Amino acid sequence: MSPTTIKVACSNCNLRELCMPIGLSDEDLARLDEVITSRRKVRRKTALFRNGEKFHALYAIRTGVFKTCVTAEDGRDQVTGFQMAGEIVGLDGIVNDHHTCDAVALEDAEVCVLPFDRIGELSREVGALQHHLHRVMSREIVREHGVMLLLGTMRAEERLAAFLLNLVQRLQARGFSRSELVLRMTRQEIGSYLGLKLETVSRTFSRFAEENMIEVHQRHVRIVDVDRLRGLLAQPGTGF
Amino acid sequence: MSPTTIKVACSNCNLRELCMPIGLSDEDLARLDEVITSRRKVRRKTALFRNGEKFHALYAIRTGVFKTCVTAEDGRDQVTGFQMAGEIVGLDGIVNDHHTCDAVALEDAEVCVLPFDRIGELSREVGALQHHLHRVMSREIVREHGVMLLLGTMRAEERLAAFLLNLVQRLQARGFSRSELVLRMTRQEIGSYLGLKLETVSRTFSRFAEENMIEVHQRHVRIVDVDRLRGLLAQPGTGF
DNA sequence: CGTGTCTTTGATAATCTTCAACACTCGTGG
DNA sequence: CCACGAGTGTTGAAGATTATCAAAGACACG
Repeated sequence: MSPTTIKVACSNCNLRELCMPIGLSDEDLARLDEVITSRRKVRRKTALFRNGEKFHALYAIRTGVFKTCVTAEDGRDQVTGFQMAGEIVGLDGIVNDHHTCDAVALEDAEVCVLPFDRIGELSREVGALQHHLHRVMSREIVREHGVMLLLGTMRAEERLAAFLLNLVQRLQARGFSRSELVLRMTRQEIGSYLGLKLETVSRTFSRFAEENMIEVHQRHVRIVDVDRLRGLLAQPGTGF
Repeated sequence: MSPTTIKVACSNCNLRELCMPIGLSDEDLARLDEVITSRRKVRRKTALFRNGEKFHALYAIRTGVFKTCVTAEDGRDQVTGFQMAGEIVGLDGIVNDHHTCDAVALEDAEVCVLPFDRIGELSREVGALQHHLHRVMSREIVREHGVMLLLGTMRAEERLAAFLLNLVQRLQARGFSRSELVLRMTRQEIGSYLGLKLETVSRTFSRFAEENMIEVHQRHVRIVDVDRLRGLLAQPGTGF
């Protein structure tokens, strides 16, 4: 629960390019190092923050995968995203000074704590940081537009194909294979994210495997035919 | 197309409370007035900006209602939101310096042009403005979480009820009736936003009317029984 | 080595979409 | 001023997709 106060350095972090603005001077990076002074470990299935908690900081993921989910009054919940190394969580908390969703680690994880008031101060002086922060938030808005398109217009097969392709793409950007991946989330969680029931997710996996587009062994997935998967998205259509 | 360069003043705008940070000093407001120097009229069915266009500015809506929509490669599109007076559009453009969605006026409209670089500069000096900008972006993220919950977990009746209740609530905040509203968008557009076909929207309207929860005359809607509408959302459930 | 969680698969049911026909509204031009 | 037509909205019947319910299998963890 309590942040581990370890001295760490952005200037020395191998995730810098994913996480932080490129083009910060050494001097600026040094100042950033003074703001980001603690990390926090989050154990599997525990929350980094929860709906209703006071907002203090953004979190940059160092290791591990998180899910964020919102909950309706009646208890239904919706996974709004899966986040991995280099990505930022906690942006939801800014508007009302309280978090409005849960961020839960899907495996043991570690995050850098970015105290928001201090980030704000520093970004007033470091233009590149200010713009970077704006871009991070804008990117999240654009990502969610994509999810809305998925939820609003796509069918089960398209949703799952889009999900898998998005995952491998992000993993590839982190140096992992572009054809093999290990799912850190359950079928239920995938389903929640994609607006499907877990049975539908499972069936769709099976169908993809049957048609030799992927191989599935539990949470291990190998993408055998990327092109056919992609083909499920861009209908060779007359343009609707 | 070309912005109308009229001298206008935020300090004198009746939308200030919706649109701009409360708690700006008179001095700060004066500086803001120097940044926001032009308005732009947008005629019904024309775009304020389009997917792919270079990003220059955010826009604060003065009058009229807009829709924003994203388009997939295959031509399917998804309305991502309806925006009205006091709300900000264009945040999607920050991340890649290009817009990724269309903003189209549903009726003749007018917006204030907020040149983004100048807003950035000013917000470096005016802390309240900086924080306000962050809040605006965070609010949009949280709003989209709500839409994802709607698209991912709700059925047609719940979606439409949520949509209507959200609309009247925002209209009420702008001084309009809390029971009567005029829809500026077609059934098709409502359907796109809610992830439904226009026929389903129409049928659901009819069902609500049949059960005396609302009265519908074309785009005119009167909410007769708010409580029953709300009841459609919060299932009196066991709260699993 | 059992227990609980997660996953798969089948049969049935509910919801929404699709296709089709017709009604209504509003603006335009004869 | 009226008629016409395009766009919009309503409604019905049939069909498709996904959800629900149920049962059994696989795996992971203690």
